[in-house]
Amino acid sequence: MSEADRQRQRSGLSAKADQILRAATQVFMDQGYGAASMDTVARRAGVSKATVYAHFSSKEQLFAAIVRGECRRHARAMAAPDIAASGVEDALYRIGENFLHFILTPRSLAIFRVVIAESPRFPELGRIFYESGPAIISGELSAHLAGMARAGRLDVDDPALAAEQFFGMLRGNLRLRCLLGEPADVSDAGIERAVRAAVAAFLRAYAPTAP
Amino acid sequence: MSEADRQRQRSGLSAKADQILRAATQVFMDQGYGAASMDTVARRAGVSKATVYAHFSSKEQLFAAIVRGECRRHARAMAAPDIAASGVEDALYRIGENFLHFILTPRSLAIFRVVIAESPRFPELGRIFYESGPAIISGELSAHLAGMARAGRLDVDDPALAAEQFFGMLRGNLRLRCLLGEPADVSDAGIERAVRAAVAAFLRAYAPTAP
DNA sequence: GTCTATAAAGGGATAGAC
DNA sequence: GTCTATCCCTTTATAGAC
Repeated sequence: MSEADRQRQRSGLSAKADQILRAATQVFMDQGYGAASMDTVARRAGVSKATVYAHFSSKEQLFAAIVRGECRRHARAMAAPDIAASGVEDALYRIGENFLHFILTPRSLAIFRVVIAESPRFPELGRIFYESGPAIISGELSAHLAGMARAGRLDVDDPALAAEQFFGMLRGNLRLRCLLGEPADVSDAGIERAVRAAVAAFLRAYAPTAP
Repeated sequence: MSEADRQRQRSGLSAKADQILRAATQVFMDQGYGAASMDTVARRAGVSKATVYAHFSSKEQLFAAIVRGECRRHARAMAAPDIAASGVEDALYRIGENFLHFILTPRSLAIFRVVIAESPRFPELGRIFYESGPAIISGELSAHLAGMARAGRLDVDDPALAAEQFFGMLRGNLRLRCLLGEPADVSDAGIERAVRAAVAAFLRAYAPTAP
């Protein structure tokens, strides 16, 4: 049994439903909810439209399944790298690099775009997205910062806010430029540079003052 | 002649075209490009669909006119507050408050959402948006930071990057939460708190080291 | 479950009268 | 310039055969 099969079973989908879902994900990410048609999805999946409707009762339901699937990916990718034994700077560096690499992926950008676009009409999906991505990662860093503060290795009195500041500094306008098609340096070197700068600024801002 | 008339003439639109454009702006911001129909625009503007097409040759052209108009608003709103004679902290504080208040406006959020959503299909509009908003404000702060660095009042060696970090810290997840319909404190007090925290962190990060 | 064929509705765009 | 009425196409969704 292949890894793909195991993953499919975990999500409780038949092979056909999974095949449709994969194709639909491509189409919706590529064209957006409004421009994507069920005809295109069916063609891309190599089945008829009736078969699509046999597995997903409507375009809205299909879209919801897609977003939920991508959110599970997010939640897995956001699982914190192992930083327990690391120093403060090293931990921030690894978290930052992980974060930037992930959010600047074409796939991440695509799901971000479509969730932002449709969240007024699908409020539940906006919530799911936030909870399975930004909330997790901010919460984890927040907890980590709190621990460091207790250990006297950082001078942070509002860990949740400091965590958001850190990720905000990391992002800068990078993700926005990618979303808008503006030139942006998202090479490994460019990302590393942004991470170094953010970590350095964060540490200067929150390093403990000498006693 | 009213202020609205003068503004209209400046943009080179007839009264009718302006009336249509206003209604269309509401509709497109409210429903997004795909879900908005020319029928709805016409009804909302109180004219027939043929009249809409007499002024805007297609739905795409109408959308482009809307985005361009909103971008002009952005460019005006982003005109830096007068901070020439201010101290560093006070200047950052005023810039930050201005920025957060503006980007968290329902209108700003709506145009942001629709531009992000449609920028793959309207690349030019993505560029216009970026140039008339984020690029202007980041550029202005960058220049300001460079001046402060030259004057020895800040220790910044990459002003453009520092400017993006500042705005990133300000934003945190606030705009994202608003876009996704998650609860967020966007009251004056909430914004003031975010601004204070960002300014304080930024100054700790970039205050000149004692000589 | 899967296909072909089609129903039913809506939307972009235009013709022609005024 | 503006309106009414309409064309024409696409899209969602389903009926019925296998």
